[in-house]
Amino acid sequence: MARASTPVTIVWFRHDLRLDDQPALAAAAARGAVVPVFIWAPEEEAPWAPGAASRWWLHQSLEKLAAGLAKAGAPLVIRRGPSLTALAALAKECGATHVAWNRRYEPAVVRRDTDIKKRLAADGLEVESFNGGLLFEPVHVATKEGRPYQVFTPFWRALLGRPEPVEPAAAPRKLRAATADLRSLTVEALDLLPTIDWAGTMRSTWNPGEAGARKRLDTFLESRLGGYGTERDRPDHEGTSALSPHLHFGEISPRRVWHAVREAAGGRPAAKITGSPEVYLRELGWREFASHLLYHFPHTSDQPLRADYARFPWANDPVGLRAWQRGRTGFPIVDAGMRQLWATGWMHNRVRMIVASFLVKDLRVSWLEGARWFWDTLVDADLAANTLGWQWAAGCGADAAPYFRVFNPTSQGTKFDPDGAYVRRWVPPLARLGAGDIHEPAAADGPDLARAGIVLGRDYPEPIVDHAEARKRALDALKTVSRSR
DNA sequence: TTTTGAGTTGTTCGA
DNA sequence: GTCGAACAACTCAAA
Repeated sequence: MARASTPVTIVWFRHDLRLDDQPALAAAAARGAVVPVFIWAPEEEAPWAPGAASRWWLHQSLEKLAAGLAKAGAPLVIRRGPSLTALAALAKECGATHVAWNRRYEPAVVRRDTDIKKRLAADGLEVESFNGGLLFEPVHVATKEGRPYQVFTPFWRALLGRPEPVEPAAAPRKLRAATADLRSLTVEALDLLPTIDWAGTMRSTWNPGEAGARKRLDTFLESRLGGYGTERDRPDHEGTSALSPHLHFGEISPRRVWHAVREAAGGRPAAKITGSPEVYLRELGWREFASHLLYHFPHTSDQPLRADYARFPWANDPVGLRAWQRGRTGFPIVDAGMRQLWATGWMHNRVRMIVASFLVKDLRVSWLEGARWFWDTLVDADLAANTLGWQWAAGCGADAAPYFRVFNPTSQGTKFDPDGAYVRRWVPPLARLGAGDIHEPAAADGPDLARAGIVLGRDYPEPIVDHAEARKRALDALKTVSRSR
């Protein structure tokens, strides 16, 4: 293939499926012609290759990205891995002089990318990588002693003490395509969609892609940011941004979100922002913290950060695990959450904590089992966030959560879903139960159950554990870990 | 090096 | 119904 007179840059799309504020794309467009490529190589991320829900999302998002790139003038090329082979072949075909991408921070990906960078450079290609996925990269945030933070609050203070993240850059108006005729797979050929179509509710819930992400953000800023501080805890309301899957796939940049929230809060520096907007910015801080932790403690996706938890006496309870996965524990708020997850690929954050606490404390099933289930079912499955969340819930992660913090699923339900609307929506058999009974149907009077058309054990399960006893067992088990230090 | 203050999201019990 | 205390001990981060 003849080399074009203008430099050609391959832009390797990964978790940055957007045109807006996309540093690798911007750099390539500024230099000359652009060959955008997506390479499907899940085996390179094993054992955390994208799960079923993530693949569904990816399919939609790739179609949107392909349309956006085609409209801008440079059609997306889709290939299969190995990534190195695909990139090297593509470079030859299109006469590329440069390869550019935005960095990812998962340990397996870092290893792979480092190797690819070296090998492509050895082939004579200029390789550049950018920060398109975080406000600040892990190597740039450290304690005064130069070590990675392991506690959120000082980490957050350190972020606020830095200059603001750079302002987001607009999408390039026009892209110049390479002259070469490049073959590409279709999105369908990647076979990302489930063979049985279980995604109906997902389709009606989500709008993957850059435009959908931007719309979510706008809606959130307009109608939810002001009340976020308290409303975010209400699974029966739409009080959260629901940006997590969009952020995970990079359909919107965290810098874009950060500065949009700042603007909506009056445009002051982040350190000066208080109230609900600060609470939301802090959540972006948690996203940063999760990446930071996984980057610096690369074993934690599979092993506890606190080494002494390696000998925690987890229960082998496939029946309990199955009941939890399918939303059949007999605890309505837990079951509602698990069924929302199954139907939509997403679960409200408050409920994630409740179901996680139930799995690891009431059932004493390992956090890794929970992490794996979430990994397969969440559309926002993100290795860093998933690891942080599960290790936090299990008490073996990067914070000093007191050992006695065991969520009571009934009181959490009455507190955060006071009318039972969330349970009614996701557990229809309980829909006719009154607010006073809906979070504890096993304690309801017989006539009330009969009026609601419920026979426990037939229409809805009896509780699979006695929470008070389970709590005692969990505390005893945790003391064992503590004493054995 | 040592010391000190502090650590996302809870529950229960008894006054 | 409301309120405060107890629930362990440990490790992190900074002084």
